[in-house]
This record gives sequence, structure tokens and C-alpha cells, in this order.
Amino acid sequence: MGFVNTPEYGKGEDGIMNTSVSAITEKNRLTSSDWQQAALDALSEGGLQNIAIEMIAKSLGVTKGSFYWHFESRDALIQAALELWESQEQEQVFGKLDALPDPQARLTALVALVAEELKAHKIYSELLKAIDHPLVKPVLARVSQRRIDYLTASLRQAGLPRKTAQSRAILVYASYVGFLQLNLQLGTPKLSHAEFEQYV
Amino acid sequence: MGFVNTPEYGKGEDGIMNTSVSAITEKNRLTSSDWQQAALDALSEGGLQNIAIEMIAKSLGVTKGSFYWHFESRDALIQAALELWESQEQEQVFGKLDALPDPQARLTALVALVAEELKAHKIYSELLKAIDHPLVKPVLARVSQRRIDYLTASLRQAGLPRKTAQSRAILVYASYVGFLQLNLQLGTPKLSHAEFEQYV
DNA sequence: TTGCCACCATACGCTAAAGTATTGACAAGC
DNA sequence: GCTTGTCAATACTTTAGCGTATGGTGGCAA
Repeated sequence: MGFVNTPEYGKGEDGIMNTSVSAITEKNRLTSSDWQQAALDALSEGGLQNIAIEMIAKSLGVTKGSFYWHFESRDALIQAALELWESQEQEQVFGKLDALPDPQARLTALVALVAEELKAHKIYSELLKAIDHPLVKPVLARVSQRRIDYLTASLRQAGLPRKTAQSRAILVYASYVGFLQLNLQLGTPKLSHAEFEQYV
Repeated sequence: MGFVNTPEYGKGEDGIMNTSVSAITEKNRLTSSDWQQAALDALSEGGLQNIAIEMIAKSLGVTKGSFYWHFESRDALIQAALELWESQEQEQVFGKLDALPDPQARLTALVALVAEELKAHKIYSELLKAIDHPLVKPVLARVSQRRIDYLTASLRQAGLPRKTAQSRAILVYASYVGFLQLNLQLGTPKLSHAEFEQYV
């Protein structure tokens, strides 16, 4: 019930041809993956409510007649997009970090990830805002937990005792989430991540 | 006030009668303040999009015919509710803290505020999620900045040098915001605020 | 009593967005 | 060349929610 279609402020307006990767397979015919990727693009720019099939269709150069061939419903698209995101983030973040053997270097690299890769953070931020949605919640819970666990493990490898590492990991991650909101949305901070590293 | 004969428009079944304060001034006639308070209640439980006038009207036992006498539009209600919230939070939070002369004690009390007063935090959290809304953004920016400034001042009074106090204040506040999301929405943490105080 | 005003109900219009039904186009295999 | 399967366009229905128009009622003042 009351979640789906509230005509809120979001409104991607007209096209805004995305700056995204958008391979879109060149030829006019689309695949469901294209829709998923487009949904993530829309999500990153306007939140969950911006995953509106007619808008996305427009940005893909088709109509929703196409959409309902590839997907059962909007929820199905959201679910598929979230799955895509989850797998993508797993290989991106963890793949990158696992390459580094030194735990100290890993932490530094992890912090560095906050600065770049803006889009991924936008998506995560928007998902946080939509955490009430039943499809979003479990995904976000998994991803967050995985990241915190990873942080904890890295801190332990860096020499911290178990309990301390756990608390520290949660604290650091909470800071990250907080910065995401304050930094990304408001212009609030000016706090560099140099500060951040001092706590590690 | 025909109590009986109104022909039971719309199944009034699943009301979710609010657990809120709701003084509602006893007599059936409402004031605009009642609407503002009800809007904040709705906000805290379902986000900005849950400020839906027909729903709130139902929870107040009237119809929207009443609403549009008190307010010009939904946006007007939102704005008024936000003003109410801003003034309320100012006297609540700062009023409480200013009573304490010792800056150290103030910080402890501030941290303690995170635990109790759940509803206020819910509202703040929901507003964070709706930060894209043009009416929300400036209010939230003001409130957040004010809190960070207050934190900074307290930290300075506690002996920290200027720059350090600023950075620390932002970091602490970001942590607070992060905890709000993780703690309130997911079941993630178990980190007590005892940890928190160690950083102060 | 009369009449006005504050507050509210009812009925309606309008729009955005989801979802459905039907038809069309085009490429590949038979 | 004909059929079939895949992808898409068009037109439609439905629902939620904002906003409007208008009329109703109870209390209070003159």
C-alpha cells in the first residue's frame, strides 16, 4: 500500500540523459539488464521513488510497453536492480580491497573509496533513505553487515583485540553513513578523511 | 455535528490509531496547531510522504474539508510543521543542556539524549531521508549546523583547541547521524554509548 | 430570534503513475 | 515466403492523493 506512487518532489523532469555507463547494447532492442542498470541510475539521482517505469522508459528511448515484457511489475524491477547492485558492489569493493595484502593499506584504501566512486555512494545513500521499503531493507542489512564484518576483520588483523575491533568498526561505519548524509546532501562538513585515519 | 447518521464513508477499519500525545483540545473543533502536531506524528512514523492530508484528517476524526480551512496547501502544512518542530527541538535540546553549567556534564547529557526521546530522533531521521525536499533542506541545515556549533563550543570549553574541536564535533555528529540510520532502522549495532564517550 | 462566522462534510475534478490488453514490427528458422 | 517468437507502441483502466466548490451546522453577538 502506501509507498509506491506518491507524487513527491523527486520528479526527474525531462530526459536528463544519464551520465552513466549505459552500454545499452547499441541496437534498439533492450535486455532486462539494461532496465536494471537504468533503474540504478534513476535511483542514484532521485531516490527509490524515481524508479518510475515511464520515466526510465523515456530515458531508454522506449515506452512502458517494453518494460512489461521484461518485468512483471515495478517491484520486480526494483528487486532485480537491487540484486544487480548487491553483486556489483561486492565485487567492486571487496574485489579491490582483497587485492591488497597489508591490512593497514586496506583500511587506507577503504577510506579512500569514500572520496571517489561517487555514484556508488549515492546509491547507497538513497537506499538508506528508502530503508523502510520491504525490498530494500534486507539487502541493505546484508550489505551493511558485510561491510562492518569486513571492517572488523581488518581491524583485528591490524592488531586490535576482538571487542575493541567490533566497536570500532561499527563506530567507523556509522561515521561513514553519517558523512554520507551530511556531506552529500548538505554542504556541511569540510572534514577531510585525514582526520578519519587517525582513528584507525 | 450529526454523530449518528453519516453513512459510513470508506471502511474505517485499519485505523492505526496513533499512540501519540495528541491533546487535540478535547472539543471536536481543531486548530492549525493540531494539524501541525499530527503532521509531525505522521512524519515520525512514515516519513514525509506520510504527511498525507486525507490520512491525517482521518486520524484526527475529520475530513480534508477541515484541512483546507486551516491551510492553503500540503506544502503550507509541511512548512508550518517544520517550524513547529524547529522551535520545539530548540527549546527541548538546548534548554535542557544549557541548564548544566559543566561542559563535561553537558556532553554526557547530550549523548544520553540519543537513547531516550525516541520520537524526536525518528523525526530527525525521517527529515534526513527527505532532505531533497526544498522545504526540508534549509530547516535541516540550520538545525544540524546549530547542533554542530553547540558541540564545537562545548568541546572547546572542555579544553580542546579550536580546529580539533571543530573536526571532532563534525565527526561525533556524523556518528550520531549514522547510528540513527543503522540503529533505528536496521537492528545492526549493539554498541553502547559508553564507547561514544571515550572519544570525548 | 436572527444572522453571521468559524469550522467541517460532501462531492467533484485533475494528475501522475501502475498495470492491462491489444496490436504491430522485424528477424530467424522452417 | 510463412510462421513464430521477441520486443515494443498505443490506448485503455485504475488508484491515490491534491486541490476546489459549495453547502451545512452550531455557537455567539446584536
